Amino acid sequence: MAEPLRTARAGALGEADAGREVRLAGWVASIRDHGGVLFVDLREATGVVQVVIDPVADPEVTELGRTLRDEYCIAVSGTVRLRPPGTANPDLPTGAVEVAATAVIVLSPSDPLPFRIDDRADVDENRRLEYRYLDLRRPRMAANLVARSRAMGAMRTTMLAQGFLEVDTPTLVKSTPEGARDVLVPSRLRQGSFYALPQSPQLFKQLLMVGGVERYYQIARCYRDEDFRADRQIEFTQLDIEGSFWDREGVFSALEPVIAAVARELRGVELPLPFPRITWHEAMRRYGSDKPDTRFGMELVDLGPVFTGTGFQAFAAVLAAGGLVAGINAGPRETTRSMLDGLVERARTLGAKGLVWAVVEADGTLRSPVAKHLGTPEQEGLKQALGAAPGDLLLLVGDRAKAARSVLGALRLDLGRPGGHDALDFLWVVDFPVFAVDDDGNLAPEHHPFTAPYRVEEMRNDPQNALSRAYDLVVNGVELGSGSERIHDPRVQREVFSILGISDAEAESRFGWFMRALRFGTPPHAGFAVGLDRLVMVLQDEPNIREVMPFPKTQTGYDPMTDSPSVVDDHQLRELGIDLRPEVRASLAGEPPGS
RNA sequence: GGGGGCGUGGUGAAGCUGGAGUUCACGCCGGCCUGUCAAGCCGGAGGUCGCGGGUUCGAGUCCCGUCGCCCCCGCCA
Repeated sequence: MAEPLRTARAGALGEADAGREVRLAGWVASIRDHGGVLFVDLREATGVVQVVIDPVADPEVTELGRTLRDEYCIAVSGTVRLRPPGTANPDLPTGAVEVAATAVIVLSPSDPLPFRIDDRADVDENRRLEYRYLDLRRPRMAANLVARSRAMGAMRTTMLAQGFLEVDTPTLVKSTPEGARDVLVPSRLRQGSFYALPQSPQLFKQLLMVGGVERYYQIARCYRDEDFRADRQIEFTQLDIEGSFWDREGVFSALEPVIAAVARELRGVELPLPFPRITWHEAMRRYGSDKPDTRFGMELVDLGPVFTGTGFQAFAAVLAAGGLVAGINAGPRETTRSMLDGLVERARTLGAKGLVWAVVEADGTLRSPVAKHLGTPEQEGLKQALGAAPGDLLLLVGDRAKAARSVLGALRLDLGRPGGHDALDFLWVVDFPVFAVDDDGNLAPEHHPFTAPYRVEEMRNDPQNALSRAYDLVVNGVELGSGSERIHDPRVQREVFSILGISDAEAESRFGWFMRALRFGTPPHAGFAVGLDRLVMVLQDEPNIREVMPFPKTQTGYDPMTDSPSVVDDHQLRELGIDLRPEVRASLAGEPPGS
C-alpha cells in the first residue's frame, strides 16, 4: 500500500539495508541529547530503530531535533548505515544499524505523558483505562493486541479450512429472562418494549441449522449483565460454532484443531490431541470443582472408610447424616499458628463449618487439634489414605458432600495452584447433571433449556441424577466455554420445558417462534462457544481478561476514558417513553461518582 | 448484598510508636555535555496525603463514614 510518509519500516531494518535512503514515520520513544550528536529512538508498530542527528552534518535538522519530546509523532528521512564499531546494541533487533537523518518533520506533537510508555512501572489501572490509547502503545498491551488478532486469525483460518460458514447474527434480540441478566435496549418505535443484547447467539445458530447451514461459526460479541470478575466483563467475545448431524464427537473433533492452532500461533507449542476427558462427577469427586486445574495433584480423598465408627463426634455426626468426610494432602510445608488459623478462617468463609488440620511429625505422629479424639488405627488409616509422609500438612473437612468438596477444592487451589500458565492442561468435562442443587435444596437447571438430556424420562422421574449431553472445555482451571447436543425434536423440547417448570403457555409466548422452527425438519445438531478473552488471557499468561481487551470497563461497568455509562437528555428518554424513578433522579442529583 | 486489600507532587514507591508536606526513583522545566541506547552530570518547579467528620495541643499516621479501583463470596441457565 502507498505510504507517502515512509518507504521502510523501522523494525525491519538490518545490515542488508546499509546504504539505503529511507523515509520512516513513527513515535519518539526516547531522546538522548549529547549536546552535540542527538539520538532518537523511533518506534512504530514493527519495532524501534535508532535515528542519529549530527550537528556537523546538518545544523538545521539538529535545531529541530532539540525541540522533539517523547511520543511526538514524526517523519524522518535519512540513510541507513552500519553503526560505528563498538556502538552496536545487541539488545535491539535493529541494533546493528542506525539512520542518519537528513530531514525530520513533526507530524504531531505530544503533551507530556500521564505515565511512561515502557512497561517498567505498574501504573494504576484506572489511569491506564483513562488513557487507554497510550496504554495500547506500551509493549504489554501492544503484544496482547497482536496475540488477540492472531488468535482470531487462527480461528478463522481453521474454521474455513474445515468448511465452516461465517454467519453474523443480530445484536438486538428478544429478551429471555432465564439465565444471566439481560442488557436491555429500549425501543423508540415501540415504546415500552425492549430488545436485549444477546447473551450468546444460541437460538439463532440453532435456526441456522434448521436453515441448512450445517457448519456455522462466528466470532460473536456477547453480553451478560452480571457482576464483574477478573475473567468476566459485561461484554465479551466468543468463538461460537454449531454443526448439523453432529454429536459431541463432532464438536470435539472440530474444535480441538482450532484450539491447537491458536496455541501454536500464540505459544509455538503443539498441544497433544485429543484433549483428555473427565466426567463432571469424577471432576467433583477428585478435584471438588467442575473446572479442575489438573496441572497438579493434591486430589480429594474420601475418608469415610477411615472414620467409620470414629469417636470424633463432629465427623461421626457428619457421616451419620449421610455427609462426606474428605481431605487433601497439601504436602510438606512450613506451618505457623497464624497460617493454620488463616486456613481455618478461609474454610469458614468458603462455607465450611470447620477445618481440621493435621501435621505429620518426624516420628509419624499427628499434630492436630483433634489428635486426642483419633485412635491409632484412625491416624494410621488417615496417613495411608492421603499418602502422608513426615512434614506433610493434611486438611480435612466434614460436611454435606457438596459443601465439603467445594471447600476442599478451593483450598486445593489456594495451596497448590501454579502462579502462571506455563503449562497448558486442556480437558473436556463431560456429562454434566441436568440440575444443580442449590443451597436451599432446590433444583435449578445447570444449562439452557435447549440442552438435550440423555433420557427425558430420567430427567422427569429422577431429576437429581439425570445427566445432560452438555460439556465444558477447561484449561488450567479456567472455564473456557461450554456446549451441548441440542434438542431437535419439538415434542422433546416441549417436554423439557414442562419439566423445567415452564408452562405450555409460557413456552409459547417466549419461545413459540423457535418451537415452530423445530417442526420443519430440524437436523440433529450440537455446538460450542469458546471464550476468546479467556483463551487469550491464559495463553498470554495474563491475570485478567482486561489485559487482553482493547477497551474494557472497570468492576462497576465504568469506562474512565469516555465517562460511560452516562446520564442522557430528558428528551431522549421522552422519545423512548421512559421516566426515571424518583429515587433514581434523587441519587443523580447528589454527588456524581468518580469525583 | 457480603468479606478483604489499596488510595501520598504527572507516574511508581517509602513514610515505624501521632510532632513542620519529609524522602527515593522516573517524568517535567532550565543548564552542561559529540556515540548514547532506561544516556550522564548540575539546578529548579510541582502535593487539599481520595473526600467528609471525629479524637488530640497537634493527624498522611488513630477512629467513624463515604467515594473510587482491585481480588473473592453471592450472582454468571
